Amino acid sequence: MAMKVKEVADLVGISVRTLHHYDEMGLLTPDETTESGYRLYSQDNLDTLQQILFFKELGFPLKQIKDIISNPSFNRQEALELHRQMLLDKRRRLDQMIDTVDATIQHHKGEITMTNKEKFAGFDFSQNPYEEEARERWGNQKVEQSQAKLKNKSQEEQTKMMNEMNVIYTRLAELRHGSPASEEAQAAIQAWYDYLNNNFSNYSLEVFKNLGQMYVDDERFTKNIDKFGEGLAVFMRDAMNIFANQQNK
Amino acid sequence: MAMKVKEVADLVGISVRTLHHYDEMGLLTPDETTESGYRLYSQDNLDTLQQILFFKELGFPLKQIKDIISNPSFNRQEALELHRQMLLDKRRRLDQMIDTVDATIQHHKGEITMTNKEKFAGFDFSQNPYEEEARERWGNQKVEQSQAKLKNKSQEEQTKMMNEMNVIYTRLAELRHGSPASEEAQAAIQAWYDYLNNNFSNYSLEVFKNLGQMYVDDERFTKNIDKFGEGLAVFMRDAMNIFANQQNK
DNA sequence: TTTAGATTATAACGTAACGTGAGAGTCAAT
DNA sequence: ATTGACTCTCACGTTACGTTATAATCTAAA
Repeated sequence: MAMKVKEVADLVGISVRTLHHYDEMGLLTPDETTESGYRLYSQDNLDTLQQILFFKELGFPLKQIKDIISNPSFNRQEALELHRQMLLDKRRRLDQMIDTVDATIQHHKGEITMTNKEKFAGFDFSQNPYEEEARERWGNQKVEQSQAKLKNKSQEEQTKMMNEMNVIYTRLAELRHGSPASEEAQAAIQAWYDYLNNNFSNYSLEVFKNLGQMYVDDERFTKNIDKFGEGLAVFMRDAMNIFANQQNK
Repeated sequence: MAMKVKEVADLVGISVRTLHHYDEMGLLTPDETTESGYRLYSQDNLDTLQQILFFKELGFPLKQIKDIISNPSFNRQEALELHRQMLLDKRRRLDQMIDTVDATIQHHKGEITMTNKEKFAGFDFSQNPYEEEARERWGNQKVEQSQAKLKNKSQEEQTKMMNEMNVIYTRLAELRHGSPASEEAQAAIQAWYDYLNNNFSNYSLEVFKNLGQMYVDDERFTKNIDKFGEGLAVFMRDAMNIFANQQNK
């Protein structure tokens, strides 16, 4: 059932170069390769490709797609439902554009009047109109949202989580005078990443990196984190940064 | 009623840079500029911009859009109708994609089976799915089509056209030992361009250039043209090439 | 009337997602 | 054994802007 590049390309209607490109950038690496170096795509690879193409159709940049689908908490079913939503959205916009064309045709014949604003209804050239919808699900969730989620948990769960958190913070505080790139530090940061994804289930690598920066930029974070040790926030940001970049390769 | 860049940008939802870019490449040059160099867009400019955005939405490359709308025979009304067609087409494809998502969701739940081909129904990543439809209208019409059009005309019209044609060919033959870039040659080629657009009403600059190349590549042309003077085909190709490039700037 | 803030200009380098060869190795069929 | 269709890896080209950087212009408030 393993397929070679051109077979896949022909099946889905993209170019061989595109598959090469996706492989290069680590977005879609074939499960197997022959000993002569030929790429062999599995059924699973095909399913992933389908997901990628849905995201692409909706205008997501490849990098972001990679982040989303490589996130440990990524859920295919959930993604498909959202794709559905967004495609319906897109159709609504398309309908609007069709209305705009119709109106413009009439306007052109002098049958109706039209404001300039109306002439551009339906167009949407923000780089990605669905970004916001997607953000809510996969990206950039901010402090408030995470805290809100925290509040939804039972008291019992909360203390359990706080304990886990404290363990990781303490471990990181011990290491904070060493290098943030060291194996121990990276292992601890890995634990931190897993912890976040397990409990909030929404952290892509990109968001994780931003989060690290926030630890330094946002006083509320810095203060709380540095309770475990002076300079921990900065150390964590650096370690998280390194971690995210490592994983990205 | 003249608007400055940011006003236009905000109105239609694109960036200022985009307008700059369109100006740079000659796709949309503002009707006026203040003495300090500020761009001032007229109502007409806005309408053109709307057309441009329709083409863009449908995936046309900017260069081609430029060719299409700068063609002397370009007809706004006709373009709008075609836009409508293509947007409806696009919606059909979108509906198909929505079906595909729905099916995939069910498939994922194990409720139905699905072939790989079905999983990619509705996607269309050919650089421009509407190219063909548009070609028929504005681009790349080939010899046969032009000749077919010729046959649709009355006998009277045909002889009239042949006469015009002969005048231009004869003039060009006189000039063919000089430079194809000379003022006289370019004036004659201009006449040729106008002649074609008046009688066949479908020659963009790009097509015009290709047509010139065809005069040399296709024996049927070369022979007929060179009846007016040895080497005329090559001379015309060069002159047409220069003409198209001049106009493009 | 100066002065800050918003907007404009040009210039020029950066980026994303491939396209397009070039040169060389693989593979199945004649 | 040879062709023709694929495959691989560079590596540079392209499109449609994004993104500074630097300098002028304009507008309203102090």
